[in-house]
Amino acid sequence: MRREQLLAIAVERFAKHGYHNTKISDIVADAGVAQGTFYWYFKSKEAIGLEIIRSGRERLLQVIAKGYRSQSGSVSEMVEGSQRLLKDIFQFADENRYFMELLLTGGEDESIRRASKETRIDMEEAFRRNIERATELGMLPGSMNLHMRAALLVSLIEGVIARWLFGPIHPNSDLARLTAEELAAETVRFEFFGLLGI
Amino acid sequence: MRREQLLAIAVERFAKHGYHNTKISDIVADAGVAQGTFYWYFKSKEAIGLEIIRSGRERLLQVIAKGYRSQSGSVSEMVEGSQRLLKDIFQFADENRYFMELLLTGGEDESIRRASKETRIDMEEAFRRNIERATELGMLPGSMNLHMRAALLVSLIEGVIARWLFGPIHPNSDLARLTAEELAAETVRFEFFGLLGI
Amino acid sequence: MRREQLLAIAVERFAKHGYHNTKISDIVADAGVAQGTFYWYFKSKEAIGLEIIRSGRERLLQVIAKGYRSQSGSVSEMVEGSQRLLKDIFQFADENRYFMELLLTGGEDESIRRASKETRIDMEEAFRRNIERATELGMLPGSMNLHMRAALLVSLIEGVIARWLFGPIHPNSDLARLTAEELAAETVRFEFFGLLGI
Amino acid sequence: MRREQLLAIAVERFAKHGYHNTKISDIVADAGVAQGTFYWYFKSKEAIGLEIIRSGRERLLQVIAKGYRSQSGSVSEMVEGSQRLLKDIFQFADENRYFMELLLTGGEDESIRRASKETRIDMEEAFRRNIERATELGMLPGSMNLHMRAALLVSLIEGVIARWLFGPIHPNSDLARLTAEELAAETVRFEFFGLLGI
DNA sequence: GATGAATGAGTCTTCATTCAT
DNA sequence: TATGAATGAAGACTCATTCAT
Repeated sequence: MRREQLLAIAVERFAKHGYHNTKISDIVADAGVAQGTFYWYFKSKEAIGLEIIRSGRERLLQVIAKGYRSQSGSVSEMVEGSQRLLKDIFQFADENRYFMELLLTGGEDESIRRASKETRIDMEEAFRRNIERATELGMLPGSMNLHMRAALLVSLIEGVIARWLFGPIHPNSDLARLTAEELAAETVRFEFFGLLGI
Repeated sequence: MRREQLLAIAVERFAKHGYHNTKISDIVADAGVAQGTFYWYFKSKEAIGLEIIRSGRERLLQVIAKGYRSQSGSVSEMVEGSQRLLKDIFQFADENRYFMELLLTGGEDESIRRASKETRIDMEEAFRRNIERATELGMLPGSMNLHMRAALLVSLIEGVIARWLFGPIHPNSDLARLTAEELAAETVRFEFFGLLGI
Repeated sequence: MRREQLLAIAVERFAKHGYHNTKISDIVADAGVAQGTFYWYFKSKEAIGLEIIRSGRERLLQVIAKGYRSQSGSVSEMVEGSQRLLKDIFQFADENRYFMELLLTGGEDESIRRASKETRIDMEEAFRRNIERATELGMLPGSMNLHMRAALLVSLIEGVIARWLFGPIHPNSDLARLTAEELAAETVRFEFFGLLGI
Repeated sequence: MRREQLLAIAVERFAKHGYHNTKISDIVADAGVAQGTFYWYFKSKEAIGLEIIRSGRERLLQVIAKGYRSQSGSVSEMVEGSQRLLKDIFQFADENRYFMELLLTGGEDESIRRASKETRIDMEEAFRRNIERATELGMLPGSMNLHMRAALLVSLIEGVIARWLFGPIHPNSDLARLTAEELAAETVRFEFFGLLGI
């Protein structure tokens, strides 16, 4: 309970103000407990940071795992499947925006930077396998290299999430007002057909 | 001279170790000057950070400005034009990798965070105008909203640069070994045709 | 306790060596605590300076308030009353010599300078009201302006305290050896009758 | 020329902002010369401070010396003489207000503090001799001790100057608007006759 | 006489962490 | 479990002074 409370406060502050700009004294003040109490639940500031990444990573990878392609299908089935997966990811990001912000923009502390990086590599790897499977099933052309495709796709996803949830975003843009579902639709369209697509 | 030297050392350290993990004493030690010398050239640590962003922003926007679409043309001309622009941007990123890293992943200090954000918004805006022009000229379909397109495109560019120059990147990926030109070709292909494209 | 200890050490050092010549490290070394401990009790060096003035001011004004003239009386009663008041003030000054020195000669920091000034204005104002009352009661002639009288009187008091407790004083003078009572007697004589007086 | 300019700027800044709050860089900036130039004219910051006190002291003591009592006379002659002397001192103070402020309230640096103190002791000693002479000539009663009288008199003078030229002063007071002559008249009246006097 | 870049010791302040209660 | 006083290493910034030109 208390532990979860501290975690929640910490992610939010880390995301909003950055790791170094967040003092343990801020966290405990928000939680209404004494400074020492923090150290009953966490070994150190670094530890709480890693804990945040670790627990978020697990949940994020679970969401992605659920969307894995297993069987062949038509193009429209593939598009639908992708759209469902992206919607789930965007929903997860929305519900865990502070974790997501930390994951995508954080990493002031070396070990947290590393943990974030690993999580993002895992995510990219999951998408690579997904694309690989689809290519093997003949649903995607084999002309582009897999890593490149995965990198481009994850760039798209990460960039869209970042702009959707915590900028940078052009003031006139209505991107931030889209639902997860709408965002997924637009993203998937671009993913499969590019700027020239339908 | 001295000033440029300090700037160069600072960007590199800010990018490699982060803003907060970089001490003024590190910078001056690298430069072989006394601590006070730093303050002869810069008002504060924050000031040198902002200066780095400011000067990089100018040069980056210049590169983008050069690639502006002005006249109508065939699809392949458009693709070629985009490829040239991306290549220029990637080359700039390669030659200014520390600035780029700071721009894309940095921002521990509030004011630097803000300055980075503004620069990235400017970049997105530049691309939006470019897409807008191409749409008006009938070179791109008008079915997707402009801001969304620009966001997706810049996500692609930023994500690719980040993976190309400073990870996160899958260990088996050969992305990091591509030239700016090759990277531009792959990216442009995805940009216009998506995963299903040629 | 700790707080009071730090305050006591600080006043003494501020008075003896000046505000700027007193380092926080001096204060904590005297108190036998770590540097950080100082900042547990006080926000900053300036804050402890203001606190010293603030608390001394309250006590000083209380002493003066006690000596307020309320009823009419003979000249000798008035002289006696004045003498009692001055004795109290001198005793207070003696017991709070470091505060007094800071009040009368200190003020290197702008905000402390201002706080000291205000306290001294308050003191002068208190005396002005006292003289005003005595004039209304017909105990003092109305020929001299009130502010001038108060200024002269407080000049006398401040100057005498400064010389009595912390010089400048002529080496042959025995002023420093007088008791608060004797000093009050001499001062009051001058106050009422001047150099030509009895 | 340049030397005098630097001295004038230094005195003003020392008086207005305090010794420690005045940086050499402030002084040279005001004078429009380079930092190094200062050190061509003065050995150090302390040196210019001492120089200021030294030169002011000489001129101040000269003014006082001119007012020395030499011959016997009536009470009104004595009052007139005193008034002339005070007027001269007040005029000097007015023309040298920054020096005066430094002399009366300054002294953050140990050696400057000492030099100021000595000057003020000299001033007091001069007045003591003056009173002593008047007492010997039978112009003043012998009932009060000399040092005390001198201390009280100089307290009056210093306090009045301080309030006249640079506060602390009650906002409603018109003391600051008096001329040197008027101020001398009021002060002398109090000096000789006290609050009860004519 | 004058410049201004360079120096570096000195100081305030911060903040993660510890520990007796 | 919880407290909060205490710690002390670390780091940004200041500024009088020097010196080559």
